[in-house]
Amino acid sequence: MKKETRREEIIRVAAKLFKEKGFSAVTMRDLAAEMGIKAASLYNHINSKQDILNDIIISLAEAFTEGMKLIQSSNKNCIDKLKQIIELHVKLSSQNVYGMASLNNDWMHLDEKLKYYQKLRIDYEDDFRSILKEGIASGEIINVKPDVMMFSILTTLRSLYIWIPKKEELNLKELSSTLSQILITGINK
Amino acid sequence: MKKETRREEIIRVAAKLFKEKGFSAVTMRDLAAEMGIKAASLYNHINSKQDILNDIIISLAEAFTEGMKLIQSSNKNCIDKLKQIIELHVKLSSQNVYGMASLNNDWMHLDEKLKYYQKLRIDYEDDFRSILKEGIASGEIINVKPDVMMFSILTTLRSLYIWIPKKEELNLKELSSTLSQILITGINK
DNA sequence: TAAATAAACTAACAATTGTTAGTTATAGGT
DNA sequence: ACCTATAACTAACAATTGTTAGTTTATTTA
Repeated sequence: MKKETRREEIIRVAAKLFKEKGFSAVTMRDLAAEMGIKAASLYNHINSKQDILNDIIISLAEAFTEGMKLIQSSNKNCIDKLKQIIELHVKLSSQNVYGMASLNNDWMHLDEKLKYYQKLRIDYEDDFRSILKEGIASGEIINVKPDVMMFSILTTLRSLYIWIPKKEELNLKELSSTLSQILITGINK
Repeated sequence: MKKETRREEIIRVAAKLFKEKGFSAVTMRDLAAEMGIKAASLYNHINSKQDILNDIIISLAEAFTEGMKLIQSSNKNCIDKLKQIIELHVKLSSQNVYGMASLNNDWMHLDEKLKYYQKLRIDYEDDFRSILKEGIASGEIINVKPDVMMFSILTTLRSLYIWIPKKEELNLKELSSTLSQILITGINK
């Protein structure tokens, strides 16, 4: 892996602060202090505070979209697709715990990228719902409102970032399969 | 029901704004504008912005604590206790959609009340975990890590506020039972 | 109607915000 | 040793922040 640029380092540290206090409560002086420099120096590397948020959120949202497209095009059955979605969330959340906090809590502070983000999210949820509906149609999944099922599963997965860092000794494979058991067995007929 | 005081009205409107943009991003001028008055006038009714947040969060947190204590002292079996917890979350979340957003996202901006809030939350989670462990011991519930189960159920319930307002025609009884089916049947042996 | 209370107002404050301009120090390649 | 690019610095800005002081208006009570 290539070395992290200064810009990437700033964005990484910013995401950490954003997770703790939220985008709006973190000042450029906070961020600079955490980097050991002065606030003005940040602007040698980034264009604006807003840009940092855009970068954090959009790159993650695109990673989720990409993952979903891959899962969708796989010829697995519905339950296996759900398991893959769970793995996707566990993987991306554990790789970027801090970014996930911004994605969940600070997306409304996007500006130019807001519309684009919202489209990605809606498309993701549509794809998710489609998988559930297929599963209901084929009899793999119990026939309860797909919206409620999606909500239940997706909010659990979206909140993984809160919880992953608390389990230091966490085995990600094991977490995925435990989650699959809990989330899916309740769905599986 | 007695008429809402001006103070209560301010807090209700504040919670709505806090849900949309988060505590830190909402200014007292925003809040005043939403109330149709000037920012300074707010201070005839409230002591500080901080106080508003304290009020919103602590009253809700105490309602959850109270609910949990009631459930705990009931002599129901474990599955029934879980169903009651689900009903508690559906009830409080639907009664106070906006407050739930602050509870979830802005608790870290509490000041004097922060420690107290954290104690309430930890106690609540401990009680929740105890119920699951009882259920495992008595064979009502599958024997997987209670922490993961609790996380999965609790994050779903804690996120209800995001989702409830989207379903206008929502029947709360029906939602509770659908959620029970989804969340519990996966746990029930 | 007079007095008292509640709730709004204007004006201003000190602190903090994101950001810019202009300058200096550091380090690597020639 | 010199040059160049990188990355830090100081100083300052205009705007916005929560909040206070003092005053006026509106409503209720006696």
